[in-house]
Amino acid sequence: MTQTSWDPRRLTAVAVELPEGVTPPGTRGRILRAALRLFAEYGFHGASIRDIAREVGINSATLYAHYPAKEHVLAELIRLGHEELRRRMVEAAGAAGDDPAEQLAALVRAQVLVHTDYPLLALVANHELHALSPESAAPALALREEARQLLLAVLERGATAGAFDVADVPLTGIAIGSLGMRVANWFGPDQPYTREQVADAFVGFALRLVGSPLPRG
Amino acid sequence: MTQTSWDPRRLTAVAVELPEGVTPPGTRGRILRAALRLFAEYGFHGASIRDIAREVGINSATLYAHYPAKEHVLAELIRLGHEELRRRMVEAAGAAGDDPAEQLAALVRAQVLVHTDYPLLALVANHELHALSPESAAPALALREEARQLLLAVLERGATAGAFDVADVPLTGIAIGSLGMRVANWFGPDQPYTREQVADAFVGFALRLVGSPLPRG
DNA sequence: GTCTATAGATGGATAGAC
DNA sequence: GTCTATCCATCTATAGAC
Repeated sequence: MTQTSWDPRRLTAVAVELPEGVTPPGTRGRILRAALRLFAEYGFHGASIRDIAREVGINSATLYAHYPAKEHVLAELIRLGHEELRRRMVEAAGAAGDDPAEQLAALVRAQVLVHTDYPLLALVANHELHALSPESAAPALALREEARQLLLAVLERGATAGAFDVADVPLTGIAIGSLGMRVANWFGPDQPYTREQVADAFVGFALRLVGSPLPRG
Repeated sequence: MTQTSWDPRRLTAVAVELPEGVTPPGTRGRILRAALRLFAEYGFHGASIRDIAREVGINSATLYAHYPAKEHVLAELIRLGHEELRRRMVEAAGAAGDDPAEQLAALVRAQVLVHTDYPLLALVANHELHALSPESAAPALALREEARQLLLAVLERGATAGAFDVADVPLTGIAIGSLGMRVANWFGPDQPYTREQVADAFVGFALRLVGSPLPRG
């Protein structure tokens, strides 16, 4: 059966990974990974300080030697997630050529692969942002806005150049963004697609959305 | 500025509405609406029994004369949301003709309009399902699966009939479903589109996704 | 940095009067 | 059905020893 049904619970069978290089070393990193898994499965308010500490194997009081408050742990996770998204999309935009279709493909591929590579982080970054104070959420929102502008700029360019047939640029941007964002909710080891297959398919979807003939036949 | 930026907090300026006919009368209905607003904004674990009671204007103990536990309030909301989705999609499928493109358009329009008409309910139904026990979540999941099968059946029919150019039916179904599902996250009074404009646009997106020539031009 | 112990607040839920 | 009062578990966070 080729089902790809929705899971009532959030993903659990997914490796708890954080982007390389940016993960803090030592106990701080272990706290971050434990919190990532628990926040993804139960939500910020559904996972307690004691739950996180138990998962790390330390006392709950020890956690406060690394983070001043529970909210700071969530804030760092959400910031990391958005930084990785922005980083990859900027990189993709820079590596792509001048063709709007090629640029759009690169951006969509980057967005999808961030969600397949770090589904738990994407879940938390997208679903638990409301648990942060406006000040704590601001950095992530700024990064998200940058990524959004990258996509909108490509859509605008392609539309004015005649490469795209787009009736409404902002709405098309929302649609393309929505496609990639939900990948984190269903991508995992229990479904038959590889990360590259999903990326290829979603690039094709995005190109069809903008009315662009497929570049590879 | 025609921005449609993302909101850090979940929607608040949206009328708290439940589908007609199915909403319980009296205090029970008021509890349901209060819980809907609070669960949508703060999440199930982020809103307390006392918060809900305060919003209704009753004592927190009174709530237990109407619901045996906090989880039952959430379970009823999520069930209502999924029932409305299933009801509208079945209705749309029945009213549409035999043409696969027409059927797909009807299903997508129905899905989008459920999310524009009851964005808070859709948010809670999609984001807080993990807070329910498997038994409490089962009815909603069954309804969701029915709605999903309606969409997949149309995609299959259109693909085999040659009306659609679809490389991967399940993945295309996920993509179309993702489009409509996220409408609840951004649709509201602070953006320039009407519900009909969004529905029309997303129907167009879906038809492009399946490689179908637009029926109206 | 890590622990034990605990403060102080808040959580879901119940007892019983009216 | 609604209230007051309360039980008891759990929560975030802190104090202070090692």
